[in-house]
Amino acid sequence: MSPRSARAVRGRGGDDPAAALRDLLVDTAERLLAERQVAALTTREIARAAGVSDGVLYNYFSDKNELIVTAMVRRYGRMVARFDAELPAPGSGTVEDNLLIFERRVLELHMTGLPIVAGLLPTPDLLQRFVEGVHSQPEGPQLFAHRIIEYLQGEQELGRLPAGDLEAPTTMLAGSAMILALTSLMGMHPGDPAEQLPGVVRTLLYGLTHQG
Amino acid sequence: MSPRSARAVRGRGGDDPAAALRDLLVDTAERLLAERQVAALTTREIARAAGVSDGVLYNYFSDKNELIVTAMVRRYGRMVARFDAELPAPGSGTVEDNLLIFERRVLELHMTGLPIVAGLLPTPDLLQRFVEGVHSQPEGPQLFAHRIIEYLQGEQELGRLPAGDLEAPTTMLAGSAMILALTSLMGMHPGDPAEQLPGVVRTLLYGLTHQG
Amino acid sequence: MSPRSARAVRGRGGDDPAAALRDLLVDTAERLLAERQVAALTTREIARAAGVSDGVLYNYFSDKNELIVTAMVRRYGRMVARFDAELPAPGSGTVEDNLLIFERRVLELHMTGLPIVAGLLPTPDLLQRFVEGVHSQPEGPQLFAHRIIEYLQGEQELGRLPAGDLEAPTTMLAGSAMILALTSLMGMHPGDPAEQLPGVVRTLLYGLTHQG
Amino acid sequence: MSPRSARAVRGRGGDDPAAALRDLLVDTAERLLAERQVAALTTREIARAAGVSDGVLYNYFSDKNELIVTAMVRRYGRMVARFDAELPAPGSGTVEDNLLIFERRVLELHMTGLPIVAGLLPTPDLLQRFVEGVHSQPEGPQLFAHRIIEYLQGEQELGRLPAGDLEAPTTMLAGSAMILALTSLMGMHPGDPAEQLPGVVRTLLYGLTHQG
DNA sequence: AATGAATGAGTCTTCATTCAT
DNA sequence: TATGAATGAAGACTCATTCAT
Repeated sequence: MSPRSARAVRGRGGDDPAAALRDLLVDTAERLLAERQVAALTTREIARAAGVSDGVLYNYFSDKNELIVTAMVRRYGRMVARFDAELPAPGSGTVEDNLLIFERRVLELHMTGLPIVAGLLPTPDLLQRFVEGVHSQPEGPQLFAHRIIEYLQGEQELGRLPAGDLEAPTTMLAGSAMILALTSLMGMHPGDPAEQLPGVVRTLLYGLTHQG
Repeated sequence: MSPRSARAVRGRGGDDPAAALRDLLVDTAERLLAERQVAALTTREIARAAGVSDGVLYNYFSDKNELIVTAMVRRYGRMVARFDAELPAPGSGTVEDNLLIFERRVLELHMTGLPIVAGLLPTPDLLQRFVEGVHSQPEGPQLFAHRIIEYLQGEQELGRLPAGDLEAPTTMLAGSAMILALTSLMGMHPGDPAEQLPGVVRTLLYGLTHQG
Repeated sequence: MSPRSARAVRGRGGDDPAAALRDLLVDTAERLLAERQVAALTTREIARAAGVSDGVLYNYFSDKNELIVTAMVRRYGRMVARFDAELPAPGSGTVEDNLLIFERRVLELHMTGLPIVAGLLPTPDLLQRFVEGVHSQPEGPQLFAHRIIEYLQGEQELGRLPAGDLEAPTTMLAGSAMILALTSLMGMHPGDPAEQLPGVVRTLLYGLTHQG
Repeated sequence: MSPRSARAVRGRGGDDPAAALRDLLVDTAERLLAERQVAALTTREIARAAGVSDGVLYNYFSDKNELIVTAMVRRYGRMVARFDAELPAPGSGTVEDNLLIFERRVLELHMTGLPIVAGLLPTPDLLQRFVEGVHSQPEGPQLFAHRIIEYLQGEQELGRLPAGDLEAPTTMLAGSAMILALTSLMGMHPGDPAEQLPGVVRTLLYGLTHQG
């Protein structure tokens, strides 16, 4: 006589109904996190939305925060995967166009990711657990930075970019997109934050001291 | 004739004991905000820390959030004032050194400011009030961006920098410092975040396509 | 499988422990309402008196007022039921005796009902909810008036009373009992308020202009 | 050197500035009581409305309730005085018309007085103090009943009404007006509560057994 | 005697967590 | 093991009353 599974996961066909319920909770929390903010998310709300009872979550997570963090890490993974798809390869198109594509992707990433990370900063405990969770993922927390570096390295090897340190330009690309995302999220500038991206890429390529 | 003043501000010698208590509350909130995070701050805690009774805050603020926002705006003002002091003038030293000084200052600013702003993002109501509060300050929320632009303009006029759009470089300087601050705050990189700044400044000046 | 039930209702043998607790709360509130007055009734007091925890009431009622109103409507229902039992039928006894019985019943009703309604008047919100609650009961808020009218109609049809409008006499019967109840409740007259009822009934039947 | 008087009563020219301030407080409370309900009246509100400081009231009243009761008693006196003006004299007009005038006055009285008394019932302490206060007024709490009795006695002496007990008819007149006022205040009947008064007066005069 | 800011007990309500079933 | 009602410790806020000035 196997233990009974929650109504909500019955018929889900997985071999492991317990894992299915755990997953259901994480999925639900992730979905709600996309709408609401961390602080405005109650355990009851998650349980209701998942169609399970208030108490189950404590069978799979030590407390609310563990569920939340798990959901956030999964969300982060999803965002990064989306970022990762169909990035330009070194040698294709022009470097400028390619960097612009990267910039757009990073901006998108930050527009959705920043509110999540921000929601974490106020709760050091959550933040730490999140960082740990992200670190335990393949390629760790800075996959997107790695991708930029890989691309730039590729171009260097092809000779389309001169040799040189790549950390700084990566920081600049990522940072520019991030500050544009932040000020946009804060309602501090009116238009489309992507408008500035071409200027950023051009400046990055040619520098302030270029002749126009 | 005058009503009694709170124990906590008695003997403080200010001419205006009421303003003194208001100030005490804001100071206390500001101090606690530097330690704890906004969500983990209760009215009682503030009152206790200030050495006054639970209810006083409502004599000076319409609600808890008004006190919090006031404290945050003051904190922001303090940070900006520190940033604003003794910035390099166009024409002095070298452009590269000057920009590095700017970058260091922006990094400092973000290291303390980011947690504040981040703590606000999850609470749209607070965030809006904060932005309004900051906007009502002289030069508004982007003083530091203005200072960078002013400096760059100055150098352009002196001929030490070629003419050209200044929005992109400002975004890049500010953004680079911000992302370094953020990853540092999140414990995502080990060393001193300022280490990367010279590389950033150099790249900004000469571009990726420079000959090294 | 079923969640635990509150200590206070454990072992109460009802099939529906949830309904039992809800009932317990309403009963308790009703009882306290009979002693204390509505304004002097706190959620904690109700919880303590019911032997349950502070927060349960919010599992069954949207807020404090909903519980209070529910208790009041139940109390009203109980009073009305008591009033409704064994009223004299048209044709039985004498009209005068029958009306006196009605009057006594209405007086009793008002002696307990008036403080309730009065406690509601100062709180328009509560009052409105109470009126709505009462209206949703069978025969609505003026059952007792209906009973008087029905009786009088019966006597008219039997020819023991002449035809004529019945609103005014009903108002007079109900109103006399009410003002006697009120002045008695206010401690404004010493004796038994029921003493005046025979005179009231006689005057109603024969009028001021009768020949004694 | 006489003690200083409150700003608000300075220049009021009374010989006794202290009494003037006491009066001002009572007047203000009375005025606010006409708008708001007892429960929704704070000491601060009264003080603000009176233009005096929060604390003065404790120089003239033992606590908030004493002020409130004093104001209510005064309000009661005022209502009664209004009722008392230009009542029909025995022998004038017709008895029926005169009683109708009385009824209208009583109804008016209850329409404004009932909410006050009702606001008192929930607070036994207040209620008792109010009753005591009213009893200490000339003719006590039932002046309006006395006036009805006096009138009816007058008509009896003039032979326009037969001899007989007058308590019952007075109760009926007062009670009918009261219940009409109450149901009207509770929003339980739509039209003008005065519409029923002629029927009441007629029934009172001729009785239910009259021949129509 | 008047002022009015300070006091702090008390209010309703929320919600993470527990636990009898 | 899932259920979901019960728990109770907070939380923000109000307001009659006090009391230094």
